[in-house]
Amino acid sequence: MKELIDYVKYYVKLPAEAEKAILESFKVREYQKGDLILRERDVCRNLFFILKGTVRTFYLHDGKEVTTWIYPNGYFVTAWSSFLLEKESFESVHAIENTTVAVINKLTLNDVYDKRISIGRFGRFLAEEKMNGKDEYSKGYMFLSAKEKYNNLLSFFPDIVQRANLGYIASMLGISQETLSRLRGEKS
Amino acid sequence: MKELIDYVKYYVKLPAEAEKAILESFKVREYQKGDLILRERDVCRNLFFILKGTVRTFYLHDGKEVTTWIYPNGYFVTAWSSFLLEKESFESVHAIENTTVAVINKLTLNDVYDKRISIGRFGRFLAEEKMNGKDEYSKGYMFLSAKEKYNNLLSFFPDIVQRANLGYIASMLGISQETLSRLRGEKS
DNA sequence: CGCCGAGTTGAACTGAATCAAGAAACGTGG
DNA sequence: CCACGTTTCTTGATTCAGTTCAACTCGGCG
Repeated sequence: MKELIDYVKYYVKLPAEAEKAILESFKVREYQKGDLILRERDVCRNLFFILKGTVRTFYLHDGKEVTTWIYPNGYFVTAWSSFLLEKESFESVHAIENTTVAVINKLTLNDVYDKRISIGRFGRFLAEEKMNGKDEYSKGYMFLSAKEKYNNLLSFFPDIVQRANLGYIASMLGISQETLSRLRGEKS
Repeated sequence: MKELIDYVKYYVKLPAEAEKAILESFKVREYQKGDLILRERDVCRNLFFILKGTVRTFYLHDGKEVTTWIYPNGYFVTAWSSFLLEKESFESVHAIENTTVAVINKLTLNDVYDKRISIGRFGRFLAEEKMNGKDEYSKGYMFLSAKEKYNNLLSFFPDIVQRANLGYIASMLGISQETLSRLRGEKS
C-alpha cells in the first residue's frame, strides 16, 4: 500500500489521520491473469489502484474487442463513465497479468472525500490530472503517423511490450495489428 | 451571471454565502469578435465561463492553425494544461463572436475551493465531468467516418454552423476543409 | 470595379485497413 | 519431453477514405 500513499502524497500533504483513513478504506484484492475485474454492462462501483501487474480496459465494437488503454502498476483504473455517473459500463476491465489492486467503493470514497479535506482536494487533483492527460494525449496524437504513435508510446511506457501483446497495443494506438507488426519489422 | 450560478447548482447544493462568494470572485469581461483571450506561450492564470458568444481554442501545427474545440455560451473554457500546471500554453483562446465571459484567476479559485466546501466539491465534479467527456468523446469518435463525425457534432451542437466557419469546424473534427465541404454538398 | 476571405470542385496520391495465408510460440495433457 | 491445438505474430496483395494541391466561384466591401 506504500505505493498508493506515496501517490496521494505527491499531490497533497497528508496528515496522519488522513493516511490512516486511506489505509482503512482501501481493501487489497488479487486477480489472476485473464480475470475480468469489471464486466461490460455492470455498473462499476469501485475505483482501483494497481499495486502489482497490468490491466487493460476494452469494449466491443462490431463484435471485436477494442483496447482503450493499458495500465501498469502505480495507476488508478476504473470504468470512468460508469463509476462517475453510476450507469452501465460500456467497457470491461481485464487483468492481463497476475494483478494486485487496492479497491475502494464509491460510497466509501465520497465519505472520505467529505470527511478528510486533504483527500477531497486530492480527488480534485486526480480528476484534473486525468482530464489534462486525456486532453494532451488526444491533441498530441492527432497528427502522428502510426510509427510516431508507437515510438511515442514506447518512450513513456517502454516495458509495455513485455506486459501486453501486440494486438492490445495496436488497438490502444488505434492502428491495426498488421500495421504494428510491420513497424516492428522495420529497424528503429 | 445567472447562467453561471445555475451551472454550479446543477452539480452541488449552494448555500447563500457560497453563491455570494462566486459572484464576488468572478469578474465580467467583454471581447470583440477576433480578439485573442489567451495568446499561445503565455501562462493561463484564468478560468473563463462564457456568458455570451463563442470561443475556440487552437494551436499551431506545421505553421497551420488547428482548432481543438469550439465552445458556445454556457461552458467553461481555459487552456487546461497551462492553467492546471502553470506552464506556458501551447494553445490560444480566440473569441470568434463578440463574447462576454465571467473570469476567475487561479489564486482566487483555489481560495474559494478551500473556503467553501460546496464549491470545492463542485471543482471536483467539474474536473470529473470534463475528464469523462473527453474520454467518451475520444472513444466514440475513433471509428466514425468523416460524415458520421459531422452529423454527430450537429446533433448536439446544431447552431455551430452559424457560429463558426467551415475551416474551424473541419479542423475540430480532424478532417480537411475540402472533405467537410464535400459532405455538405451531399444531400442528407 | 477589383480585391479578399470563405467555400467549392476536380484529379491524383497515399497511409493504413482489410483480406488472406502462413509461421512461430505457447501450454497442456499424455 | 514431445505432439497437437490454440493463440499470437508476420508477410503479401489489394483497396479505399480522406489528403493534398490546384484552380475556380461567390458574395461582400472599401
